[in-house]
Amino acid sequence: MDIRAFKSSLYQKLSQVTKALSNAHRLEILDLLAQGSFPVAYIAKQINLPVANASQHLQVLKKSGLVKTQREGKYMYYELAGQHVFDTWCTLRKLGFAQNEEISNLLNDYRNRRNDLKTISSDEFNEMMNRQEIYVIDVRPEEEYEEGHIDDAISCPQQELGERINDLPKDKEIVAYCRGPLCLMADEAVKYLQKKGFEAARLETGYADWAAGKNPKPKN
Amino acid sequence: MDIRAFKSSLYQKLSQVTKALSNAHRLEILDLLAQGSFPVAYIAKQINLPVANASQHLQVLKKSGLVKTQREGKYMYYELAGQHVFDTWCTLRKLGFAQNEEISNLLNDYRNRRNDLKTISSDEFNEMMNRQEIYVIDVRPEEEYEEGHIDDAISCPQQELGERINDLPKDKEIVAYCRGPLCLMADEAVKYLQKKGFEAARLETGYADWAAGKNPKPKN
DNA sequence: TTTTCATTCAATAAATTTATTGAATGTATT
DNA sequence: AATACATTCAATAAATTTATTGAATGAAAA
Repeated sequence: MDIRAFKSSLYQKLSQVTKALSNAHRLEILDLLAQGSFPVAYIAKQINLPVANASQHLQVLKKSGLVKTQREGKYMYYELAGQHVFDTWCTLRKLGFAQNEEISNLLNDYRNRRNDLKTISSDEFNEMMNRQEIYVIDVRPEEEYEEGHIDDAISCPQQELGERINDLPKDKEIVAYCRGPLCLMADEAVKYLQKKGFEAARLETGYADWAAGKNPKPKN
Repeated sequence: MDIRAFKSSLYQKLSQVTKALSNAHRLEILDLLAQGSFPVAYIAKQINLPVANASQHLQVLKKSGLVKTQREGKYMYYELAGQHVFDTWCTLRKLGFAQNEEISNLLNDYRNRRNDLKTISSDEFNEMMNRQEIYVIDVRPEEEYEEGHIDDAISCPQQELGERINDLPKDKEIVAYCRGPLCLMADEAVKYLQKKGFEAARLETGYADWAAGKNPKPKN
């Protein structure tokens, strides 16, 4: 094989990985798997895709080595292949935000058009946590809370917020968090809580980023 | 617009960037543009593609904001849109190496099948440079050398090594470098020099990485 | 002004990716 | 053993991406 053909084959192989990252649904899957390990049906439901279709996308991700699987009974759990996959996803997410102003604009518009949602940075959050000034709620679906959550946070899925509203304190600021920067559940929750007269704010960072900072060495 | 549709559109926008990264030729173009700013015809020649085809790929990269252009007379110069694009490319390259063992294996096979090519790390290199123990040659095409090169390196394109061999010292170790980890020009050069009785080694890192380390703040 | 050259555009064919559907497989439960 | 359920497979249609070709554009040189 001549050098030119050899070089081409190297880039070809590299592109097998980038191709796996080139689909919107698959990016959304990766973003979801940053929350933990889930069966196909759950993933399909969350990203709003027929199960067969989701399964195919998951297999593309698996073939490229970005996710791995673990069978438990009749369920097949998919998870990120490692910390480096999450890191890559973060890099791409950041790149996307930088390149495509539309993305940041869409998000900002969305957030500002609603009430001015107070946002709390990680640092502020940690301090407030230490001083026990805040009541932290995890507004993601319970399945994700169970996969891992911020210490001392209470599970309070956005969907069920109405039913649980009586459990929440009126004398403490409530801080809600969700999956991450592309997730709007915390925004919706804060908006709702504010309307109901609670003092509420959104944690700037989502669970995935919090966990990545918290656990410098991944388990796998 | 409901939340679901809004979320989908966010990932859709993100995937516009990752789609631009999902083609082998475009990855090769980015890797080349990490060396500097070049006109379409040069890029096309280096990656062995018809000019019209290269132009189209370049436009895809431009539309996604990964590269930018500058016209000079009848030439259109393409360059990376910024340091962050190079950083992303490095991340993806690293991911590719990690995910796809084949890539590292192919490269290692290629290098080992030839003579054992001595490789020098960046740190060793800097020390040897300070002590003036080595003669550094840049074996990339001259156009790339002119776009920027390691201090004190002499341009000595791999293609022309045969003609220039009498200019090279026999009493000093010769260290060759090229574009980066996916480039084989330094390997070829070292192999050739060793055959001709020179003491030669390959710099582990290529120009792009050296420049990235050297210039913490990019110009643009 | 005409010619030359680099690049882009436009149209089409070829190749690849994605979505859809229903059947097949594998595991647990009855 | 039969049934239920989660997932995967397989086939096909639809959509998108890529390659190819030759013409069009834009800038410099003759």
